[in-house]
Amino acid sequence: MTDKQEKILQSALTLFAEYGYAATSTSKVAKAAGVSEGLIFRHFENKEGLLKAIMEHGREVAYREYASVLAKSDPRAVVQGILELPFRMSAEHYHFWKLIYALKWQTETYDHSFAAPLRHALTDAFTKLDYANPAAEAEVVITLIDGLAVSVLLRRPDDLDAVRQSILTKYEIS
Amino acid sequence: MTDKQEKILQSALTLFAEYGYAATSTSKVAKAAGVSEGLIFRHFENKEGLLKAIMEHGREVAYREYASVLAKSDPRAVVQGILELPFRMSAEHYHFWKLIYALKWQTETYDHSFAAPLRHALTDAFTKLDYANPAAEAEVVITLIDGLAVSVLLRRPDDLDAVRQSILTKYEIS
Amino acid sequence: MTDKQEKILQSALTLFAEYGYAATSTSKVAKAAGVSEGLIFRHFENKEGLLKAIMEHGREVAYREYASVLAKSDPRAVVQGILELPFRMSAEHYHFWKLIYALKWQTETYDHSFAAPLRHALTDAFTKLDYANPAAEAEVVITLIDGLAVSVLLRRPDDLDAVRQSILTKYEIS
Amino acid sequence: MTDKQEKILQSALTLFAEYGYAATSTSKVAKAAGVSEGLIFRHFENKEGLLKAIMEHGREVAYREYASVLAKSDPRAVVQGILELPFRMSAEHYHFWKLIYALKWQTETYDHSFAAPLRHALTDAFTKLDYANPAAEAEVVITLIDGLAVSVLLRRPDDLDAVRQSILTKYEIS
DNA sequence: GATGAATGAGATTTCATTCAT
DNA sequence: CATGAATGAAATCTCATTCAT
Repeated sequence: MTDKQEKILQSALTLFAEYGYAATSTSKVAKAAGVSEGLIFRHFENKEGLLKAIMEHGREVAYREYASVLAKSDPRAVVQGILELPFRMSAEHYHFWKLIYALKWQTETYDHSFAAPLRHALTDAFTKLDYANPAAEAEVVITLIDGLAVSVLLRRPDDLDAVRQSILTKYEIS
Repeated sequence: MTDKQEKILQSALTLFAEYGYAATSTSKVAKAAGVSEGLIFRHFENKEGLLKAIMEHGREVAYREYASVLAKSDPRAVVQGILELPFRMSAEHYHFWKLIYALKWQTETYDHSFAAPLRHALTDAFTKLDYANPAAEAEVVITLIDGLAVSVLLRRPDDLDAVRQSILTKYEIS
Repeated sequence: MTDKQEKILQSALTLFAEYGYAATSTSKVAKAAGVSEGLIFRHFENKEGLLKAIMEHGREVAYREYASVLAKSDPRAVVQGILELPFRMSAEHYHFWKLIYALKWQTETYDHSFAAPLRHALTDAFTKLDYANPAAEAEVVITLIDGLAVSVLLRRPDDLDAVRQSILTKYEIS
Repeated sequence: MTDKQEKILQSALTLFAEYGYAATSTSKVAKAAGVSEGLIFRHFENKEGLLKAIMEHGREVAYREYASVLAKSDPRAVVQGILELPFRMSAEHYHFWKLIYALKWQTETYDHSFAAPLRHALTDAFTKLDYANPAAEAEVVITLIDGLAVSVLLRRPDDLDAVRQSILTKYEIS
């Protein structure tokens, strides 16, 4: 992975997240990366290949972030950790998550790969916590995460902390 | 509003929702509508004008749908009605809502106009129900709605009804 | 078939024949035709579509030219008529035949469609003339035609008429 | 001439012959030769330089092949030897001759260098054999050779041997 | 109101060639 | 000698938009 290759990946991520994949031209990516347009295609074959490379890299980053949360033994801590993921999202990963959520709405088939490990851990946790329908409850948390993504990444309401408190209370955590 | 005009609007809505606004060419819209490409521009001036017309029309439909829910006097009924909106979405409006949610992620500035009446009614309702922080609670419900949109429009999990039950229970409704 | 469409076809034929299909850019075709580059793709879909349209049109012209020769009842006249085809090629069709012969060498699979009617008529004629192996003799004449195409279209030797005489003599015609 | 240099030459020859010079990119040549793209330019300066090197090498091979035929004293043997050249073409030289014949149709000016020694020998032979117009008769044989190239290199008819017989008979050989 | 030919700008992609290592 | 990153120009193709009919 050369310097310029990384620069392309970074610029593409930012622009794709900001303006959408289809609305971002490879020429804009090249300009933002300070690179000739041809280089994009030499390294990534395709505009789509560029997107795939971004996702691949992002998936690794995301899974690494999940790891610490999913490793906890206390099921309450797992639920709390997952519910707090959107709030703890670092500025560094902001663009990546924005892109993930934007793409959800634009690809033919829904990509379950990002939510799958979370759903699995949640079902486990709710089983241990004796919830009546652990799978459904896991689904509700995933739904909350999806909604929180809109809040944190797009809507940015004044009182985000009160939102967190209210949600955690519903799960009798803190 | 002529016949062909409606056909254009309908085809554009479907295609924009399915593939995204930027990724849908006016020529595809024309072909899908069975209409010459020029006609789109005679009726809507712009590709953007076409989008605006869709949104205008959709906003009316949405507000009409909201009306019956917001009119209720019982604050519990209001909260329940709003939370159930995503589940009651008709097939007819499916594409419209998919487009709304997809566009959220693609426009510079977040469009609050669709959520505003709901947020307002929710704050009212939670005030009447003596919640400690009605504005924050309203925000949580909006967040849930956003998450439910992903479930209903994209993810389509097996057990949607259990999800609804679980959510309503958290608000001590039903 | 609009005016500009014909102009594109004509310019493309000339340039493809002169410089080769691969070495001729669509932009050069557009410039030669006095037309915007986009129009080529609107009318012919592809660069390859443009080539196909040329061939289609050319095939019709060629078959029309064959018709008068193949219609003769005297088998000797048929053989003579076919052998003389290369010599009677009008300036109008010069580019087309040059393109046909150039493409022979560049496409994966040999296109028999231009020679087939001639081969058929020749086999018939040589059968009537009691040749020992009419099919092989037809093949020889086709071979001669292919060689003559090089002479007439590319090499242009001084004494073309003597070449014709010598060849006709070998078939005891004239 | 290093190993890699020969590999480049060989790969370029094959690809140029198969797909045409213009339609073959240097990158494809490099890939086929298992060599870096830069190396082509270090050894051959240009894409055109690469083509020239191929032709240079091929011309030597061709002239060596001609030599044994042209050296014969019996004029009948010379004519027969030349007419049989296309049939005796080894698999090794197949691509080279395909390239030669393909290029004929793509270069501005016809390259007489490959046919010249043959034409000369033929004129000599037909003079000795008291043909009325030896130059024209040589031209006819060259024409036959050009046609036979199409047969042998492209069309590959079933009964090539019958074709050879029929042609030799016309010159009262065998 | 409606068509469809036409355009010009720009998007994606390819390619011959250079150069630092 | 050899690699492979990098470039800039050009090639193919798409697209929003205009306009004569």
